[in-house]
Amino acid sequence: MSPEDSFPIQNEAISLMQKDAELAQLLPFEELSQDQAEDILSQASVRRVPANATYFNEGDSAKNFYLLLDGVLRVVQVTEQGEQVVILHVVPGKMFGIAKAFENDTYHATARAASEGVALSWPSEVWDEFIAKYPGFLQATRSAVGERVEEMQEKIVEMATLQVEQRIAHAILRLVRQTGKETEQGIEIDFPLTRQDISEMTGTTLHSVSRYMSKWQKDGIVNSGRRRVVVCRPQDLPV
Amino acid sequence: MSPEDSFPIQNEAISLMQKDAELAQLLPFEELSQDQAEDILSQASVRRVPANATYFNEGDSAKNFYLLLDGVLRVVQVTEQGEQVVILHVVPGKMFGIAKAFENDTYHATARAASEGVALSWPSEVWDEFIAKYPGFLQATRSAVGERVEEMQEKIVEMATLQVEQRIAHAILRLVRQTGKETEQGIEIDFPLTRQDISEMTGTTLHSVSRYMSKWQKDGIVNSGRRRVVVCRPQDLPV
DNA sequence: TCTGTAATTTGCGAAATCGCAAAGTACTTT
DNA sequence: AAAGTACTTTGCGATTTCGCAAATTACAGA
Repeated sequence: MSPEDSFPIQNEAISLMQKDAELAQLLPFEELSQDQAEDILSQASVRRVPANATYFNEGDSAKNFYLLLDGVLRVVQVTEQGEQVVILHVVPGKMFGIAKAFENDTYHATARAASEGVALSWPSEVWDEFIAKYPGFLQATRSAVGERVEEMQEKIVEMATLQVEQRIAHAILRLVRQTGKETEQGIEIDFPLTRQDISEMTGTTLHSVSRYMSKWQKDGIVNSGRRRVVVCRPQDLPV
Repeated sequence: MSPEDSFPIQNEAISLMQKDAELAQLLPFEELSQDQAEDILSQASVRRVPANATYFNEGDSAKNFYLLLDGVLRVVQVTEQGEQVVILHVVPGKMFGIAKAFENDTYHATARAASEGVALSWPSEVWDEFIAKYPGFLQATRSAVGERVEEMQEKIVEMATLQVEQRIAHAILRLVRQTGKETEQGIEIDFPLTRQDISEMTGTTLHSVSRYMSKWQKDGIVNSGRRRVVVCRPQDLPV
């Protein structure tokens, strides 16, 4: 984290959180008193990251853990050959960079902003303090880990059993569930997403993604454009 | 768990643990006093599971968590089409069935014995008690979760970027690392393992596994037989 | 408006992998 | 010893998917 893009918590973050009552529900702070919430927030910094920049990189010392307030980010790994693989996406209200929950002292993947993002961050040293002081925090970290394991498990099963077309469909449907916004034409995935991005989520090539999406476009199942995916008839995507 | 194959901890388990000093190092009990270890052990049951039987099934109420003492087990998921997918293997010294660490009240995968196994089990209710009383326990659970996430992440990257031949090689090498025993011919994977099993680990067919392993056999890289895999020259397996 | 860049589409041949079928082999049970 | 079962091997055609190339389109910046 470079010093110039991280600040002690200010009105900005508090207003961001108050702005969205629904978001506040998702925070690990839900079962806390006003005082406790203020204690936790007082130790947080706000971090704003432009699209395609990283919150941290694989191998970095795990100095902080984060809570995403706005934007979407990808957790990615890069192979020795330089191929990117998207492990999962993080949406607002979710914690990330929680190396402490894995007894790690470095991050084991890179967190890259898919769209401009805002996150709260805490120094990893307060992790154990929060666990000890706030029972809801332990529970929140467990849930975060559990969701993550669940999602990775699903992904392994999909990659092991489905063909490319179905894997692409599943990946799109997952993003629809996680970030979908209603529009007149259908449900739109709420951040810029290229064919290449989708191929990195599904272990295929951008060409194959394009071929299948063109077919779905013809069939009126999706309505996608440059860096944009709208799903009109989710139920008609293949299994 | 059926009542007839689970017993309060007896000399059997204690002797099993004392028998193998190395194993004792791996236990989450390492930093405990004799008294504390006895407290923990006194609440455990011993469970013996024959090869191909399950410790628990996906969807079961998560009544217990486990520590594997002997044998190897597979964590598997079954698709709607009945295809088995092996998520990972558990070897002696590792905890499993730790739904509590994910804030789940049911198991989200099936644990099936690859070879006859012995495990300690505790009722899930004591999880939080152990966490509170024994700091080393929290650390051990974090490490267990961290290793698991790490392994799943690796698997996702492999499935996304490698061809079938390389995926098979990686799967075999991982088992060699986890369970390999030195023999005169090379390193043997220490439990019965069929071509079908390997295909369920790598998202391919038993036929493809057989074809590649036959090739490696011809090249003297492996020496495998019925339900048996010995790797002679691990460094010559493809990437 | 023009120009350059990034993203997408599409065609076509090559390669990888599967699916089916059949035969061979090792182990178990009777 | 014989029979049965589970596991493995192998061949071959069908299918999926890739890789490369080229053309097209959308958007951003000058």
